[in-house]
Amino acid sequence: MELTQRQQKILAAVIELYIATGEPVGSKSLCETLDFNVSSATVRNEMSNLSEMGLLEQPHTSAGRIPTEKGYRVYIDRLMKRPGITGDEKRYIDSLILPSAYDPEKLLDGVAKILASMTKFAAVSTTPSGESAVIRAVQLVQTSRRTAMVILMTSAGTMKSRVFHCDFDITPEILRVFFRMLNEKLIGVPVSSVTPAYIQSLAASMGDMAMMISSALMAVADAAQESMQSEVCLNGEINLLFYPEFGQEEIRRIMDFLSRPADLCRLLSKQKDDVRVIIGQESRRPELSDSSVIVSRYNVGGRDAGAIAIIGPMRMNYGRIISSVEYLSGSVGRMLTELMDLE
Amino acid sequence: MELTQRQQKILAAVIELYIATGEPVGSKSLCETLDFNVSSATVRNEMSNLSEMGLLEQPHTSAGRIPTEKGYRVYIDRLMKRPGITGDEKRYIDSLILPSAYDPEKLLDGVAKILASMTKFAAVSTTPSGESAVIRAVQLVQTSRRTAMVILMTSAGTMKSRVFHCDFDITPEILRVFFRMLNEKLIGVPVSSVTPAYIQSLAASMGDMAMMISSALMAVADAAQESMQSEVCLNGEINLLFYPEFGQEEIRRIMDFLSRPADLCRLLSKQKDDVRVIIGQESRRPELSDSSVIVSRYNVGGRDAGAIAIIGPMRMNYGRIISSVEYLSGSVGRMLTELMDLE
DNA sequence: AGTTAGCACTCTGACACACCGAGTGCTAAA
DNA sequence: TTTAGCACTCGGTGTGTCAGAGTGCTAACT
Repeated sequence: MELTQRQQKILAAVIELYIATGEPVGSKSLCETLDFNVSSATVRNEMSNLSEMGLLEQPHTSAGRIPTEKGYRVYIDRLMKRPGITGDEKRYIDSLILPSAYDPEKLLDGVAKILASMTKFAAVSTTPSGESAVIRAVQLVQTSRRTAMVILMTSAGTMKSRVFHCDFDITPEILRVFFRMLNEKLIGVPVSSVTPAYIQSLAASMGDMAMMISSALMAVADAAQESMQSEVCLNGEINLLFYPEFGQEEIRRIMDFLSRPADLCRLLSKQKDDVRVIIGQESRRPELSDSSVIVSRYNVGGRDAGAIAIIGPMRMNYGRIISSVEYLSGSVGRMLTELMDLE
Repeated sequence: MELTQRQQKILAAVIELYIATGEPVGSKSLCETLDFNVSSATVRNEMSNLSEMGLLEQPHTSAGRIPTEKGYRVYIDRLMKRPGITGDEKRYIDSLILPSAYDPEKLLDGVAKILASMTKFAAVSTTPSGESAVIRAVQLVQTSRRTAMVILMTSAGTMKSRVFHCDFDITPEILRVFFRMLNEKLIGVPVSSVTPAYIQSLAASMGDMAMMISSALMAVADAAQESMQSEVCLNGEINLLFYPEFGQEEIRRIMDFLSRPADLCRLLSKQKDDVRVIIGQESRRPELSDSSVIVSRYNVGGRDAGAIAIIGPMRMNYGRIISSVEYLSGSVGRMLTELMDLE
């Protein structure tokens, strides 16, 4: 697809004006914003050409033009200028993240909050997947006469706990034995291999001890399973209620989609690039056919770990939002790497 | 306010018909549902009386009647029949709660989910306040060469953790010393008294050890503060989008209110009774002037601990919902009591 | 005195209709 | 190739009409 210099300028101007006002852009009003002097008729001809190329469309015959998905795509890929994020903004963002930088889940939840309040869209983040993590430590704490808590720490920096119940009174000695046993058998083991089957075989290898410790082992398996799943943090869904382009019906569909962590996670995990924009139907999700998603994967210790994203109407200031998402993505990665001492 | 037998029946019938259909109730259609034979004119007269008493109102002059807040109040307090929850329902609910009954936060979050899906309204729950809890155990786990995690367990059954960083390499011996010290000084101490000031004085009493351990102590203080706050779990906000009585504007106001945990928590903590219905303006919250809240406090170990609630349009099936909330509230209390071994 | 039938009145919501204005596409001239 | 001019299209708004549902009131009835 060939676009003359002028066509590029006009396409960009239409999109930027439409993003700013939300109204279909007519030839006359566009003329005034252009930095070269042509008549509205000329602009009309060019707009007509752009329509034929599928970059612009008209909501109805005698209305101004609005960008198509393809139009946005061209704009984002080739025409848009991306304002870098300022030092002040960076400092502001950092000051907001820092307080929650002591735990992966809290951190990602905080990031989603910040992103939502900065962009006024809905924000999503996923915690690092613990799939490839190994068990770093197992702790035991007695919580009552016959119950105790097992705490599992992984190399992904997560900590999961489970309470388990015994049929006998737990003494410090028993707990010590349990502790030694669990640590001996489990430290360094990948969480992904701590399956019920694995626990079975472990129990079998313990002889008569197995009976006593079985509930603790089950608790460990449970915690290990949980530590593998990446958590999805959602924030700022309310923001979407304020965009007139979303009617009752769209809002419901989007909200419904957002409330399904599995689908959300799938959408974000498919992405490979550093920061990607998914416009409308490109997501192949009917619920998002009126929305755009800006997603960025982040790395921890040099490896792909999770994603942060925003979801909003197609009509958004892509340049600004992309910069924010990109910067936050980098920050998250750095902070998590530091938190886990992997640098 | 005196209500004749017939007025009571008519008021109840109007409210029940309105709840069922959502349409203002006219005299003629009401006549057909009444179990005694009177003409529509008679019903009209009685409805007129009920309007004068402020129990019914008309959206406009020539429309049917809808209940006022006062009308709902009278209905709920004196006229409504409350269907008990069936054994099947109980079993169903229990089977859903059980899987998350190992941790207070998970449990309450699960309860909110269940309540939202059962009632199709927005559901809120608060975790037990840890204000009066004492420290039950402190654990330390090394997470990297110079960082470790402190885990605080309280008598309220919660577990909070913080990572802290030292300026020196952490050895198992140092960790052991820290561990003995922290447990010696902190077990049995109320979390509410673990303030920065308290930590200061504790550090002072430790002499030259204080320097080394100070970051660990700060982490403990942090975790203690966090364990005091009760978490607010929110679920099913999306459900509210499906009630035609909520327009864009109302939805926004309600969602905005729901997104402020502090306000939400305040609303729920003011309640004293077992289960209470707050109709519209009774909440003294403009955001909720079109909604009803059904809230029930729950007890743990015989003491008031937290609340669960639903928020929906005024037009709801109060009897059914109250029963559900009441049952869940009891279940939560029982499970938490058991979880914390306080029975 | 309470109840009922009848009737005039009120108000909403749906529909049709006309009109305005913004914007277009086309044509012919520059 | 660009521009001015013009006829045309279409959505949105405002007005008028009409049917339907429901009321309040009055007078008759039990």
